[in-house]
Amino acid sequence: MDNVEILKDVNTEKRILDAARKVFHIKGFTGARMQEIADEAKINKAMLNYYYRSKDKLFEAVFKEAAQDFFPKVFQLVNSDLPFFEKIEFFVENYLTFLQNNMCIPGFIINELAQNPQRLKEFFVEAHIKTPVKFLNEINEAIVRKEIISIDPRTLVLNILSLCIFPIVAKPIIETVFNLNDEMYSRMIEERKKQIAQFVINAIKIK
Amino acid sequence: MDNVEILKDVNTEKRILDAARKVFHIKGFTGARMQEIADEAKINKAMLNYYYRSKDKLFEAVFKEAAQDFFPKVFQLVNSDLPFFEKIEFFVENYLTFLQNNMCIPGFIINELAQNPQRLKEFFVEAHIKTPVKFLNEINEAIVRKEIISIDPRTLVLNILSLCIFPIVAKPIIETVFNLNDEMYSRMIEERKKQIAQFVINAIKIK
DNA sequence: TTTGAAATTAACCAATTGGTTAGTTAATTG
DNA sequence: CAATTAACTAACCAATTGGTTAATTTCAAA
Repeated sequence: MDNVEILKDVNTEKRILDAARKVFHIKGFTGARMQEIADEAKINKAMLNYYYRSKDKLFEAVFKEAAQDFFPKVFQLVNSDLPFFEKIEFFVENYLTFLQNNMCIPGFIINELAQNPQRLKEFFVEAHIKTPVKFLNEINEAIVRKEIISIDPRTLVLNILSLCIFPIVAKPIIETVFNLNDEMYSRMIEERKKQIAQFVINAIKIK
Repeated sequence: MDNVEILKDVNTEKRILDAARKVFHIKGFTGARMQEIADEAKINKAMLNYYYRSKDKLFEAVFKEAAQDFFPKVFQLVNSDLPFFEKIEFFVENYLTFLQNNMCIPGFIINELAQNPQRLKEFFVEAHIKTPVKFLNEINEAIVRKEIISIDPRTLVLNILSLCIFPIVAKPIIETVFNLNDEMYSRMIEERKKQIAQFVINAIKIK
């Protein structure tokens, strides 16, 4: 039994979702073609509608899955039981590792939300996702303890996320501006796992 | 002569470009429709091809214009003749103001480059844009003077850009996560003009 | 006023799009 | 084994897409 045969045996519904993920993540909703997804899955195009009814429904499945990866990961990491500065280090290290393995997801989500911002609010409601109040409180407590300077907790969270996510979504820009090839870019992201946490801690720590 | 008549008098080619900019910036290349651009410009669809030959050519014009705004602005601001820390403050303040007035551009450029990374390299060549060596050198000099900690100049530049640009492209995410309306979001961006520079300087300054 | 090029329009076209359908095969079950 | 259902396919379809074209209007120069 060769590789193709093995693939043929796999659950068709999953094969479609895998193919749809690949195509939608790269091309976005409007850029993706049902035929291309079918080709990628190596099945008849009618199967897409058979299992998912419509392009919209299939996209919805892919988007939810991506959002389910992207957002809960933040909250999960941020809820680790660690001292304040170690938590920042832990978060940056692990979120960046997650992003390294899911390079397309941030750009995909950002772009699709630009077309339909409402989508995220609906997702947050049905996935029971809320503002990370606990971590925001921990920041406030660190301020009270005079471990860190006075700063709007949301600003700090946004800064950390910016430093993690932007270099991922702006990969083509970074490679061009700084004249990096893919390997040099990867090494840079790898180094940022330590750098970003240090940068942030320097910015807020009271010595 | 009423308003519509005045608009009718305006150069058709410019009217088309204005409409194309509006539509492409929001919907992207694949999402934009020639008919929608024609409607927006209030002219016959055939005029688009009459003046710009094809959707690709029209898009090219819009993209170049956006890139021409987005990148040279960085280099222009970074070449201001100011002491090191003041330059960071000046840059953040002015680049964020530019982004406030061009909210769509970063997302537009990032998304289109994800589809076709090659495009930016070609643009950099023909627009004679190069790595901002002068500013990278100034960072190195500040390190030597022991004004700031030792840091890869490219890392510092990337961090500043991340802190400025990400909150713009991730507007829908931020509004949802932190439960902000448009007005609260705008106020937050306004406050970041001071915050970001201070955050960065704290992170690198040797006291 | 005539004339000829430029600007504009409505109608049209071929290709592509997402989606359907009628019919076939494979699997399940009673 | 028969029969019912589920999985699958090829062919097709209506709508939309970017783009063309032939005819008309506008307008400045001769």
